[in-house]
Amino acid sequence: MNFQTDELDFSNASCRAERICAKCKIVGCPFARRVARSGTLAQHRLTRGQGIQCPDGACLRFWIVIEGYAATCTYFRDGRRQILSIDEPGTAVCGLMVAEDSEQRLEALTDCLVCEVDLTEQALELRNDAEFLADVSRMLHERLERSIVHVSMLGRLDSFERVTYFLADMATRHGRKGAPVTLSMSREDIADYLGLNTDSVSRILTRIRKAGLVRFVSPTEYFVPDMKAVARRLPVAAPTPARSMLATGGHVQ
Amino acid sequence: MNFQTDELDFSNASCRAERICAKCKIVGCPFARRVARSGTLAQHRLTRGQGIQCPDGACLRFWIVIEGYAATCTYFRDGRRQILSIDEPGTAVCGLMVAEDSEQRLEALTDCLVCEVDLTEQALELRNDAEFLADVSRMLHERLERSIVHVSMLGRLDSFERVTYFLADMATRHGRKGAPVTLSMSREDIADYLGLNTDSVSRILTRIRKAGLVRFVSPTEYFVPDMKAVARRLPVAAPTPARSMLATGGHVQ
DNA sequence: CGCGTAATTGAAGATCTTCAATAAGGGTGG
DNA sequence: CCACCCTTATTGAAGATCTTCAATTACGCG
Repeated sequence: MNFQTDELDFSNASCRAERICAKCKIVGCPFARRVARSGTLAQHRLTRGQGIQCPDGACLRFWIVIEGYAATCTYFRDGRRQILSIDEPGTAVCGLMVAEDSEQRLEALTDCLVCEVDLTEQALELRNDAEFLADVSRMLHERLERSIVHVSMLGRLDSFERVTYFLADMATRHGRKGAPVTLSMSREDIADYLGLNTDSVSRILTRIRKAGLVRFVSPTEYFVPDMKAVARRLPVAAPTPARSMLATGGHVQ
Repeated sequence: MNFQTDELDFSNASCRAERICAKCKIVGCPFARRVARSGTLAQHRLTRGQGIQCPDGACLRFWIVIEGYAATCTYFRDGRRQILSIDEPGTAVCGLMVAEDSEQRLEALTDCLVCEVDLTEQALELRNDAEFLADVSRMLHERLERSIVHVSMLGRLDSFERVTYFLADMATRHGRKGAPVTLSMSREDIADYLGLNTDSVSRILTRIRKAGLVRFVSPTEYFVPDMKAVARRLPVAAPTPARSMLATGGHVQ
């Protein structure tokens, strides 16, 4: 009855050390072994704004962000854009996730390097591969949890709360003691992530700054002097650190 | 290269016939076999508004809606509610999904009957069970896809579009030829799903009715005379039918 | 029939967006 | 190094959208 979270985790930590891909050197990449055997692997260098997407039809494809920041997003017919996730280095994106009829893609928020792993050829045998399926489950579960928080934010937080939560979230996920948090995305990207528009984001950032919740060094760098003060402004629990899919610590090159 | 979607599907359809639980008789329940072996199983009868949630700490628990309509929702400290999914009979909800610090639960939109499967005791061995992991992956993937659409709706559709999409979605998922679509939820539930408030939902329903997009027989029953006309009002693809996790067709009492 | 809940509707107010004007950087070429 | 241009960010004012509040109506159930 008294299981630790680790024990319930579907991953098998003891195997991680082996999982180093000859191509990208990410430690703990769940695809490394399969790629070595027979999966197709490609690397994309994307410049800011560039995107990649799955071809039509079913495919079993994954993208791993190696350098830079990327985002998954949907486009509507009339050009409206919604960013679904912000993906930092070490994040694996499941191509399966993409519904067949939606305009959905992985887009570079900054120049970035992305590994593409295509396991379509191995799809049948992977259905019996518990280790692989455990990795996929964990990936999907992590994404689902984040997506659920996103839904709650968009549905029930006002614009001030959304931007405040966003800044706190980025600080928690990407901040380092002593150094300012770097926003690797434009105001438009922030707006498209938060369901607002550029002008509103800008206006709210000034309000947050004037309220003393955040101190900006430049338009893309800031400190959060008092995270508890930020938490008091939010009706939800403060954001928790990302439990990244892959061990980014061992990232080489 | 030319795989059908079915082949990429992680499930193993040929096993389904066996999967009938002695308790609830749902055909194709992926948990039936494990429950028979050693999992804990409970059934909950929930009256409208009642909810169940995971106890504190890690657990591997699933809920399957047998009768009635349920919803997963989050509550904020100040009482705001956001409905994350609307779950019809045959839907499996993953207890894992619940983040530890959020007030999140499964709530009855109508009186309903819910199976609870607790596999915490089997967690360690299930990490090596490919069939189980494939089922979980499929569940998570389906939920993630729906959640992604939800994010896009809340972020980038205005209130008229949201309600219109919602009505079309419910018609596509639960409608039957010739019969009116039944909304098994209150205006407040709809509002909490769409990130609006009760009054707005009501006002917009009147606008949609006056625009001739929907014909109401009662406040909770309606026809969609022309789905294409509805689709023309939306900047996104019309909703697609649910690919339900479990075969609800064979459902006996 | 009467009561309580849920739904509808109008008017006023708050919030967010749109539009337009201005400011701030960042790079390039002289 | 500086002037110039282009992109991005900021800000104000007006307008649209959504919410709040209050009043009214409809519906279900005893």
